[in-house]
Amino acid sequence: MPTRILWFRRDLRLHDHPALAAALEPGDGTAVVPLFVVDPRLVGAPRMGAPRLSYLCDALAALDEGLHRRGGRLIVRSGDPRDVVPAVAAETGAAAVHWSGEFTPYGTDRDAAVRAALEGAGVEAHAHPGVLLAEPGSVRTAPGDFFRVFSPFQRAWREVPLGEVTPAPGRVPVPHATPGEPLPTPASLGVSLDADVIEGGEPAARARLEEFLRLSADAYHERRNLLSSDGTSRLSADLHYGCVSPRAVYRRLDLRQPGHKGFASELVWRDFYGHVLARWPEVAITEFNPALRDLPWRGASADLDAWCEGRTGYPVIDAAMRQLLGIAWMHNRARMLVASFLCKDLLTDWRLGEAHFLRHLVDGDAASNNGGWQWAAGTGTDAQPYFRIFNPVSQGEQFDPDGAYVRRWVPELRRVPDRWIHHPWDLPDDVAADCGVRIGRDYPAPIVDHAQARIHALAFFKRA
DNA sequence: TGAAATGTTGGGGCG
DNA sequence: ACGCCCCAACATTTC
Repeated sequence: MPTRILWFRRDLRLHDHPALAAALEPGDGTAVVPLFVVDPRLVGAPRMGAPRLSYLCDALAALDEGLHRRGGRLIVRSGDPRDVVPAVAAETGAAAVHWSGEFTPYGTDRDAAVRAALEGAGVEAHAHPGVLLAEPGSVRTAPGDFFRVFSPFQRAWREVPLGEVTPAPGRVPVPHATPGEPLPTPASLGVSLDADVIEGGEPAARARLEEFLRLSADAYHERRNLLSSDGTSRLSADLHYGCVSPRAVYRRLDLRQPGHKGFASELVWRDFYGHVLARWPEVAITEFNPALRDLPWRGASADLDAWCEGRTGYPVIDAAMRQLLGIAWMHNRARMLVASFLCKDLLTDWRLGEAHFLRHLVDGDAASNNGGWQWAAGTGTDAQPYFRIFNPVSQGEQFDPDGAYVRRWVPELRRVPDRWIHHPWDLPDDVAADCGVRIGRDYPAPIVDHAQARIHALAFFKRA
């Protein structure tokens, strides 16, 4: 009986899984070893955080349960995949290892090394699509390079065939008792969770997709920017860990509906930044735009600490940063606002914000996170121009008009009337006394004056 | 997926 | 009736 390994990584699902389907070909006679490798270099990385590990543990448990119902189980091993994957192949006599292609710098290097080790031992290695809608490299300009601008990328993206969604396999038979470790838990991985993180795993992800389609997708284009409403999909972590396939999401959309179309466009952004990181892996470390590589960004500072902890004195910024710590997720509009504030108002290195996000977000994704930060900093592909600077007061008034978002996450401002909720420093003394907010005592004074900061930022970038 | 500064227009108040 | 001013509303330019 031929044996193959399905090496799970960021594709922790059973449905619409091209690599799994390929490993199970041609059908009944094939046994598959479903393997997950707990890689200490990823788990222990400074940019890894408890929220993502919590989601990962949920997802592995759910995957194991799904496999169990299909006659198999998930084999968990700890160690460097370069050693572990070939070792499991040797133990099980596997003829081939299948996985879903990865495109981050670390993942690309790791996969090349694993492939070399396997092939050196006479084991086939096969990478399959499934992490993105369009594989990196499948969307190109007429001359054949990758796109640097989103709109033409999206136009060309539409021409790439997606294929149809495939069902989960009925059975995934494991060949024989393959030794594995217990499923990891946050505790076993050495982290403790402070945030209230969503439940991870394929069933939870699929339930969230259904809820989004039922409740929010139709009005997505109108409500996705409202900070306090459930207008977004909340599928970011599910997509990051592959608990739902992007294709299975995309195929459920009715692109004639403006809401669905708007959401589809966000999935294309995800593909865009995947392409960018695959083509220019250096963006993970340095600015995409070479002309902006030597800006004198500020490093660690008391201002950075205030930003991280949500006490900048700007209500919408503080609400967003506290939302991040509270539920390990932040509204996308809020991400843009706080990123603009860190880069433009505080002139702080975008890499510090990027790292903070990766550590605290349940959906922290190397490609999308980096793309978003370089966009905000104005250093990336298709980035916003340096003079585009968000005003935290007017953005707050625009996207949190009744202050519900601020009041949810900055409870000390709960009693501030709508009129001042986004600029409480203007509270008249008598009103301030009424609602129990004395600036500098109950809520911080703004750490910078936005109008001044804006002028500084313009000068900062103009010099470059 | 900006915001502020500057320019233009047109209605209304008023002498 | 007319000219003048003010200014809100909108458009354009600039960063």
